[in-house]
Amino acid sequence: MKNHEIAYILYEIANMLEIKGENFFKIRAYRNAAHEIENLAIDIQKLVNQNALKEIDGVGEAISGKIYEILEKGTCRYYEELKAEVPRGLVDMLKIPGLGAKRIKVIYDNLKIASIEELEKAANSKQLQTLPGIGVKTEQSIIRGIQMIKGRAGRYLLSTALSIAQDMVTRLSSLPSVEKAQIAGSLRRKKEMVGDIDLLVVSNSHQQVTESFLKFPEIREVIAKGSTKTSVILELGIQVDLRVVKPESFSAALLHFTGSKEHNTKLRSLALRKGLRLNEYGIINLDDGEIIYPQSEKEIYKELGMPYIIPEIREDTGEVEAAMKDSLPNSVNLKDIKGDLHVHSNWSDGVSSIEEIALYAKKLGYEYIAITDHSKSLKIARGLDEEKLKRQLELIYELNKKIDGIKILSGIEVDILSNNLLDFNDDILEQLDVVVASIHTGFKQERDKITGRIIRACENPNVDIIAHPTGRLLGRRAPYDVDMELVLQACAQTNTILEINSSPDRLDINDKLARKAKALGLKMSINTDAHVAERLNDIKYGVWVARRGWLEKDDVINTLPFECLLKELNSK
DNA sequence: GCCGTTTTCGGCCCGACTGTTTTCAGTCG
Repeated sequence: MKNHEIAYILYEIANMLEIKGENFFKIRAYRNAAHEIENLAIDIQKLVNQNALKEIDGVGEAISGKIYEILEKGTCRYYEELKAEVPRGLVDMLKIPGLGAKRIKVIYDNLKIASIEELEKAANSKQLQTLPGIGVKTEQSIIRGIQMIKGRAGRYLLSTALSIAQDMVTRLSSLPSVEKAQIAGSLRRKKEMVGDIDLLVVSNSHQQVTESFLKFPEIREVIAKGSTKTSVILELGIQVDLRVVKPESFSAALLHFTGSKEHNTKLRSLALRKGLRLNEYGIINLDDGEIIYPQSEKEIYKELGMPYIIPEIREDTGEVEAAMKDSLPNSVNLKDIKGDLHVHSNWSDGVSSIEEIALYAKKLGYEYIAITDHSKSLKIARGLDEEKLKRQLELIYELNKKIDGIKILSGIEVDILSNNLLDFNDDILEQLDVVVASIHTGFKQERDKITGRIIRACENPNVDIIAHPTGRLLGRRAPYDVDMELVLQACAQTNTILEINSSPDRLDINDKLARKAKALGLKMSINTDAHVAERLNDIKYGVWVARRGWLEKDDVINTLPFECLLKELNSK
């Protein structure tokens, strides 16, 4: 039983208790415990073996008992009893935006509606508006909510949301009544997919700002409009929340709207213990009622007794505790990156010539760049055969003599074939500076088979890096069925580097795996997999993944200067 | 249900907006 499976059961218990109308704090206790377990760095079974379950924050007598039971039997009695009592459909209904546990219960108690389908029918036939506390508008909002989850709209690539948000920030900033406009929310935390765009605006005249904002042509629908907060849906379907605050509240508001909710909650309970109330306007001293308007987020953290925490790790996965012990990671930065080790040229399916790529990399301030075109079996990408690769090596040799200020490394993205073998023999691979190995075929194979293919590749002494290890495409293709725990172990044993692929629709490995890999002492390489020179700029997405994964400069090999990098690559 | 550098009992983050209400509950982030 894995951590996330236990967390799931605890979340489900919380959901069912909520529908039953149980004590709010009891519900929260289950959610807290689930969140902690979900983000545990180690296998929960290990804690059980050490009899240390209760050392997990939020796990006490009752919940630890249930965890023991779940580990032993796969489930627990309390969970089964709740499932028998609360229809599954009611829990599903919690996913409908605008509809919560209280109203779900009213609907169920009065009309015995226990599925989203029945709910939609009842709403369309105007039955819901007859119930206490539900009127025409709520009924309409339930219909909209159901349509929204059916359309699966709601998650957007970071890159997509970021460009929309940046454009809006530019236009908001140019309004005369606006002092400052900034991106907040999960977008500022650089989550790989975001559900909405949070924008924070500093102004003394919120009404003017709101009026101008609502005239933006891409707005399809206004969901909420108050004196400080406006929510809209754009034509693209993405929701934008605009919050307007006065200048003195900017820093408190930025912290509040950057979140995450869990991070904020933890900070506020901490504040309370110090006799302070933290909200989006400032810090209030509960003794004398005096309000402090902090000048920066850093000042707020300082007030709470800890150093600044970067937005990327504000997820309540241990960052507050680490900050209080002054053991936060010294997070890797974009400027630490000295080269890119996975790039395609026009020799295979890329667009730019090797020279163009090298010059572009030089312009970015890189020390080195690796050319890693596809290997021969990947026909669709015009993969290189031995002969063509040999000619490419000669060209790279010539270009290195011709171009100053950047080193071009020879390389290949060698296919891990369906039959376990690599697409080139070792006598070819050992001639190259960088060998990146990856899977492009046989995605549907069974777990053991795919995992075995990757582990076999790790065991090859010529393979330096495993590229896009899980093969996922965000929002389009699930990862292939691979046991990443075993892959991480294999990398650790064979001194193989894992890639953090920076392509915005890959981000593979993700932040959580990166953090696990670091815990095992693995090295990672942040690469773009660019197919045109300009896309070398995508490296920032990979750096954000690394930062979210608590990585430091030393965890990332392409922060090394050229000579050290070569030594590292040759050390396997 | 959990927790304690005031506490083993009595707290538990905070505020905005909407809709259905005659003063507030539900939902959200």
